[in-house]
Amino acid sequence: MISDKKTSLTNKEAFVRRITKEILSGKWKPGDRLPSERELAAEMGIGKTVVHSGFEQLATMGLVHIKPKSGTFVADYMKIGNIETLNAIVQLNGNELGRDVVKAILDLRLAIEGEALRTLCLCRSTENIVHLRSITKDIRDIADNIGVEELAEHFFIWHREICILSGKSVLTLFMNTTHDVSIAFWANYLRMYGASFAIDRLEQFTDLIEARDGEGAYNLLASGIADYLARLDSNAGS
Amino acid sequence: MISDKKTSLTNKEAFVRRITKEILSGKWKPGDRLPSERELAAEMGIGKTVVHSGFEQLATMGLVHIKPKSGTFVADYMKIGNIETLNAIVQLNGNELGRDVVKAILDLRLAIEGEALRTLCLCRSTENIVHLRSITKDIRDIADNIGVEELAEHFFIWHREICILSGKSVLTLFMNTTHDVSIAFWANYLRMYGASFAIDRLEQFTDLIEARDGEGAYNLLASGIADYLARLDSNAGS
DNA sequence: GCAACCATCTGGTCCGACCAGTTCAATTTT
DNA sequence: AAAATTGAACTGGTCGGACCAGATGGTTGC
Repeated sequence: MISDKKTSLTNKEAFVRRITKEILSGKWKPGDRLPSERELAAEMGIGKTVVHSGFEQLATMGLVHIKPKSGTFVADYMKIGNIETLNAIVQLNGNELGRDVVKAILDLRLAIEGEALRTLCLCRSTENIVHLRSITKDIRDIADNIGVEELAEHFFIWHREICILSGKSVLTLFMNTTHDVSIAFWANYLRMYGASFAIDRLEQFTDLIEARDGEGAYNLLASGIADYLARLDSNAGS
Repeated sequence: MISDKKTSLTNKEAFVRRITKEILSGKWKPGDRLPSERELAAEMGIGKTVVHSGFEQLATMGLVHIKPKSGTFVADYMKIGNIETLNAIVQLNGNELGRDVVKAILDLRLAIEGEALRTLCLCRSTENIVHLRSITKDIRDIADNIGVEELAEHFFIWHREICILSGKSVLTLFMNTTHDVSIAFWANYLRMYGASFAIDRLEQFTDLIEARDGEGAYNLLASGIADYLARLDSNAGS
């Protein structure tokens, strides 16, 4: 479920990756007009249909803006883009996440999960607590025997469980769309803090939810995020 | 900016609308296997490429799941879909929003804007307050002379401004992706409460931000949403 | 100097052919 | 009779070339 290695790229995938890389690397800047579909198709030796389909995909990611009968332009993706843009950045850069991207992910987690925590604290049942303690124990049992990427997947699932239990399905929806980006974050986090520390925090969250302390749970999340960002900045300065 | 009337549909648009309608109406249920691309193409008298492109679009909306070389299946869109799914529902149903969709939008607004309000209360400048009062006055000045749809656009922009001023750009990103869905909501809200009441609330928000009362601003948002949902339910029962 | 014009370029749509992986029933082997 | 093998008939994925209509920008005619 985790590995999704692509050994051979299709022409369309190759095209999308190339343009994405060129835009994010700064070769093309927001407002620039990209070469025409025919031009790019001829240059890469592929069909115009493929280029067109690729541009459509880039447009849904918010990286480009298609102006019919006129041209395709690089969008101001940091302003008008959506979460797909973040996913694209992560998929391209792998584990080398820029500070801005990490900050964006954490801002989002605080908003979505913070609200989920507040809601869950208001409506949590005894079964919810038992369930959370159970999956936390599962993670602790296997933490030493699996890789950091797989462990990151479990942390993602744990936090998504908070959204599911809160009953606000739209929060879960959003968590799903941040999957790729979240995995990359958790992998970084686990490498920095270690698995034991991270799992302890899961138990602290559960305690606060059991005590129906919404503010406390929110503050634990917020302070953890602030601490992580501070460490990131101090490491960058070293 | 608001009107986006399509007088003539392309084959692809017609196909996407048809399948979307059939899925949301319940003709196809999650897990069902849809007819093959060739079958649908022949039935509608269009090219297979068009059907394929349409399925790709439906897949990005989270409505279907494409299993290569095997078939296209209806996705459990309420669980694995994303915000595009909500937009699709709104575009199909127009102003006739189901209760579940409205609830989802409001859950989302509370999470995103609630966080933006808290953040803004911590970092607001005097200029921010002046700016908010200025655009609020602008809305009040023109409220009586424009239609409810256009007014809804202004309310959307006002609330997006909260995200922008908070400095957390990812929240603005998410607000952008909810544009269509938000406009539909505000139009409903304004018809229910009237413009005057809604604009008064904008001023109350500004007062609380000026007082750096993050909890108060959050509670104003939350109570407003709860009240709206309660009115919605009581109307449904009449 | 200005307005009308038109060749050219753009993205949008569409088709029919081909590719490669999946599926499953008929066939062969054990 | 049961299990393994095969292979034909599907599936979605790719592709290039054709055509459309709107945008563009230089040229022509006034």
